[in-house]
Amino acid sequence: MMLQEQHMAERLRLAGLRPTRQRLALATMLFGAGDRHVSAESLHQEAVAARMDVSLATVYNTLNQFKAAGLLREVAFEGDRTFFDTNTSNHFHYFLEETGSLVDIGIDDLEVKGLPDLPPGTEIDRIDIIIRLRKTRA
Amino acid sequence: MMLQEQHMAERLRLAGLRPTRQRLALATMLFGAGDRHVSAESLHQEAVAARMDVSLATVYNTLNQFKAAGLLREVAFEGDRTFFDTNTSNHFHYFLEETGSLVDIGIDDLEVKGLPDLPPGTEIDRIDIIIRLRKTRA
DNA sequence: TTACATGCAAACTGTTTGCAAATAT
DNA sequence: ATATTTGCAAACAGTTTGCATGTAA
Repeated sequence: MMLQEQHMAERLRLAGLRPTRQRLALATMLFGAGDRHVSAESLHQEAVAARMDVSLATVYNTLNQFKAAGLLREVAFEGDRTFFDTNTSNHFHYFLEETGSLVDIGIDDLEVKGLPDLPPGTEIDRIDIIIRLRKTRA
Repeated sequence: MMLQEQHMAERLRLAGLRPTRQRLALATMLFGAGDRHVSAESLHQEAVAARMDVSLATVYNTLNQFKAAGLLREVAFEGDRTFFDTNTSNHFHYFLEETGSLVDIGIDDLEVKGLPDLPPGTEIDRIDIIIRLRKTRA
């Protein structure tokens, strides 16, 4: 077992998840490199392409378990597919309409001002911002 | 035919939509009072409760036609239901997690600052902001 | 009278689930 | 040894679509 996988196994164990072959493989794909935005379908295809044997149902279940464990965040999104983000810190997104892909915006860059009073008895859980970008038309 | 319905018929005609009985009924429910946030299911139930004869498929089709005509906006949203907003002007939303409902925030109240440079060749189509509120815990 | 809209049911897509076989501890 | 996880297929929810019937212009 590679060093990275040992680390990943530890991380899963800490999250209360048994480091099974499938979960290790998916976790390595997800968290091995930089921040990623995936759908269940796209991650499954990637796994299949890498000859890792994982069923689509397991990908769904795993993504939801990772989300419940706080390893992933679901991105608020209009449309038919659910996207998961490996960056769980407070940050926002560009959505490139042309390609249908998401790009992170660091929270340091962005500031929201002038929030009106919240309804009584409520507090902010989090703020989702999606800036939809289209191609500049000539 | 009531005055309001004549006005509604005109509005539909201007949008290139024939003012049929069903479309008039739905348009009146949607645009008759203040701003609203509906799902296909909720609007259909409302119509049924008001003894207006509309099929769920027609509600879906009508909502999509209204959206295409610019009479409605779809709200970016994580989850299984699609929400439509009768307020098509630039504005944002509170999402009350407790009740699953949306509340408008006027754009005048809110300001986004420090937007980093856009990827080249792109421009902002629009900005979706959802502020998720939870009940203050005691 | 002709093109468009509706309703129904069937199709479709993304997602979840029940259960038997496989695996981690 | 025991509880958990997996894969598959079937179930499911929300949404769209084909087609015969109804309706607006």
